Amino acid sequence: MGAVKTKRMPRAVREQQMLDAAVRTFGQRGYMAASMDEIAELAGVSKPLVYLYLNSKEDLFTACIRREATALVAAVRAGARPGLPADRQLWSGLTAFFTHTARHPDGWAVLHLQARTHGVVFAAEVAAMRAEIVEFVTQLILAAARDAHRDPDLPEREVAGLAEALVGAAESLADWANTTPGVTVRQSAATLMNFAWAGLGDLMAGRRWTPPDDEPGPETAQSGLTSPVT
Amino acid sequence: MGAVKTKRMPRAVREQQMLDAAVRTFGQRGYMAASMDEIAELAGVSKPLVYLYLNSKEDLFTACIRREATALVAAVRAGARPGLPADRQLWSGLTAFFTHTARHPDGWAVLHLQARTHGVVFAAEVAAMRAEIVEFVTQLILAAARDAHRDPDLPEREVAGLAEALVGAAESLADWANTTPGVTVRQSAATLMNFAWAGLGDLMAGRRWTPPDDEPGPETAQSGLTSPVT
Amino acid sequence: MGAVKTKRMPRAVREQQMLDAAVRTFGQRGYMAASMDEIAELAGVSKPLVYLYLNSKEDLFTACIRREATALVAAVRAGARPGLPADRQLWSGLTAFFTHTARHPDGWAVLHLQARTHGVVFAAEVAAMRAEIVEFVTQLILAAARDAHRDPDLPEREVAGLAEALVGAAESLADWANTTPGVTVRQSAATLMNFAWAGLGDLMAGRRWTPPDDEPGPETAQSGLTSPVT
Amino acid sequence: MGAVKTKRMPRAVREQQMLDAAVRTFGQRGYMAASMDEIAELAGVSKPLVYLYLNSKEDLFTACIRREATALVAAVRAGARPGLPADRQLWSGLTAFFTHTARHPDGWAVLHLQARTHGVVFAAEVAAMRAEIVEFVTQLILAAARDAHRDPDLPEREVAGLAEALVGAAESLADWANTTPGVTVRQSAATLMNFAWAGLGDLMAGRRWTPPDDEPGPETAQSGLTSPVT
DNA sequence: CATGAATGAGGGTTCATTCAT
DNA sequence: CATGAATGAACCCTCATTCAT
Repeated sequence: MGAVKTKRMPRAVREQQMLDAAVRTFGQRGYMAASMDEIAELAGVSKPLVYLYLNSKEDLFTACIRREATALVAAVRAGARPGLPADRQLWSGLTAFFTHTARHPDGWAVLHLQARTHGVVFAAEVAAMRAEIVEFVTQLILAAARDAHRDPDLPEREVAGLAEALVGAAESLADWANTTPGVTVRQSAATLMNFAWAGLGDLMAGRRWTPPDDEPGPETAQSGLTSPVT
Repeated sequence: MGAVKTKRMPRAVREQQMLDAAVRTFGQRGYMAASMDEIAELAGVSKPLVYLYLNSKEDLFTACIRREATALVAAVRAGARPGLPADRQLWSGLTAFFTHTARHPDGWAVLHLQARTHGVVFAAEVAAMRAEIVEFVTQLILAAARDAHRDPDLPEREVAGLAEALVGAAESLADWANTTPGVTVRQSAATLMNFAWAGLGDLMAGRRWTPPDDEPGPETAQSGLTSPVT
Repeated sequence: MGAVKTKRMPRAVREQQMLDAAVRTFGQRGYMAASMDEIAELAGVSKPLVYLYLNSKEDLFTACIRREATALVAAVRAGARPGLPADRQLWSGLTAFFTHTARHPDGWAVLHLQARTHGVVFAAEVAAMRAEIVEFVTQLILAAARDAHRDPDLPEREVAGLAEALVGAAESLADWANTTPGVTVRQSAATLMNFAWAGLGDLMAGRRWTPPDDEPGPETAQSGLTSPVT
Repeated sequence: MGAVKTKRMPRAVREQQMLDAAVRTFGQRGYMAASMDEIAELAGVSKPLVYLYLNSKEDLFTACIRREATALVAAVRAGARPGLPADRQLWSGLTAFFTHTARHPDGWAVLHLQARTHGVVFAAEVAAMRAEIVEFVTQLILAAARDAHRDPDLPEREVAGLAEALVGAAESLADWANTTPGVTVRQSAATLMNFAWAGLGDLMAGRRWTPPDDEPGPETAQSGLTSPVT
């Protein structure tokens, strides 16, 4: 198994092969369970060559994270074209996101599962990428508010929290779609848009769901599903 | 550190001590980095006894997952009392969830981070628990629809997706709250309720955000935040 | 080969076996060329046990140095009994030294060759032992001066230099005796006594060999072998 | 750093550059810790060329030993000019020896430390050179005896031992001088001459320090510093 | 049951050494 | 000859796991 053993390739090519193998192995086995032996074999090279090019397991993992993070951000940015209205941009950004994570499940596992579980150094690496996406979504939300000519009193802090929640929900859905068979990209994106867009609209309109007092006891709460809307 | 070394305890108690130590070690060090030596020492027990009671590292980890999963589900179920209206049930269920994950960060790390990153066997174990919670939320959504006397055309698949998204968002928020200092349980729950409830209400009212055709091309869509309502 | 594989020995015994094997291997192969595998096999144990008891190759080497250094100093001290006159004490100290180094050639190689060639940490370890012996010899020289009622103007600094030279010569002779077949302990000791004792006496009497001017050119120097004596 | 990269040099020159780099690296890092990569880089040469010219690490090391040994012997021989009386010849030989070792510390480290600590093959190489120097010193001692017209009963074996001791002491002093700052060549040579010359003179005059019987027991020996003379 | 003794198996890392270009 | 690509063979170290007492 593994790539066909072709000899004497230029360094750049070999490095990509190694990163391919590493992402796959790290994504499936996990960072610690992945052995450099397995990665080297899967890449069709000897272990010393992996070390010659990528120095150490940590560096190799970091290189994987960087490559996958860059690719993911690029995919999302390429998906959401700036000319469109905000909701359409969000839609196509989500579509691109789900498409990319579905096409690169190991890369996504490396970013979302492995990198966050094995040391702050790696976690920081993905946190940087995530922050970029969150910022992107934040701008989208603000743009949507401008589009709707409604900018009542949404403090920047709250917008950031909403973007966090949206991104978090998207990440969870990506995991779910990757694990559950038969879920299409459009379904995931549509679910999330439906789930989130109205909530955003309500918030911007100043309508909120008010939590009850802390330990309410038996009271006749009459809040229904339609209550926040009206 | 570690439990005080007391002799001759009944097996059930000893096992709980071991699981306590294991959950803590697995949660903090990670599955692979946790050593049986450390767990045994933290439990105040000799290593052979750990093997006598729990067979292997894998079995020990599985036992940890099962115990923590059961506890989490129980906490959520206990939180949401059946008599209340659906949104209040969801609110108290979320509150219970965030409270539990905040009080048992190592258990939560075991379930949400470690179990999903180290082999399908463990992942399946948490998937079962998660399915239980998702089903619980699904029933809540359906009950909410009944409460509102509006059950137009919500296909089961879509409800499942919504429940997934809600649970996923809750999980993300739990992680975020566990990592970010100064975030209270009420804040997390309120953020999520605000974010989600309106979307759910809109969906049940038949209002949805309609995705564009697949490769949209340059079209002059002027949908703003209110557009999905129309 | 190696020790007969006896199982379940108390730790102290096993440790000595390991140190025996380590001293032998380090002495013959050298620190870097010695492999932990070989040492473990020679000791009749598995490699992990060596690590369990002695932590690392460095620690193992340090333990070897300490054990051999302590043994050597003890042997020399035991040899030179305090009641005798200084020259006799020196004689028996030298005899003990040569006897010990001849009986433990690997230990001597560890101390004199390996420890000095592989890192300052190890070198410092033997330097401490050597300083102890040099101090011992220094005291012997001073005692000899007292015995002979001649304490003219021998500055402490010079005595230290002489002790250094004497110890250095003894070390070299030990190497030589270990490498050249047919050299007895008595021969080595006698050679060194004859070589050194008169020089010491002359120095204490204030007689020195005076070096010529720096670049003398062709001059009729008439210093013979007897000149310093007179 | 390293030699300036100049192209197309004759083989002999290239080889010397490699040997220079090798001696320096071996002397500072030690035989095993020195890597062929480092040597090649320091020599300003590609690694395959090193192998083309010098075959292997072992051969390269042997070549270093031979070159440095030859240079050292030549320096000593050149120092001691045959016309002078024996003590002056010894003096100038020692001076040359200390001068050379001080000027080529890496070469000296290779000969005296590295070659003796890494396998019998290398040790034999330096042993041959050392034998040459010892023989040279032996001849000097015999010449001195002739000069003094006193050749009583000096057995060849004993002369050899004396030469060994003298050379060994010189070697120790060279190490000491190389490690201790502020020690001049003249000081080293003077120390050794003072230390040794009287002993030699006494021996040639037939005066020796007589060792006691093997297991002496409690006897009232009152030998002081002057006793061997009597 | 608790303890100390003990190990098989494997993981990360390095290095001398060799070809093809 | 110089260079970059490539590797076989170790080496140090660790850990889950098991017995004998």
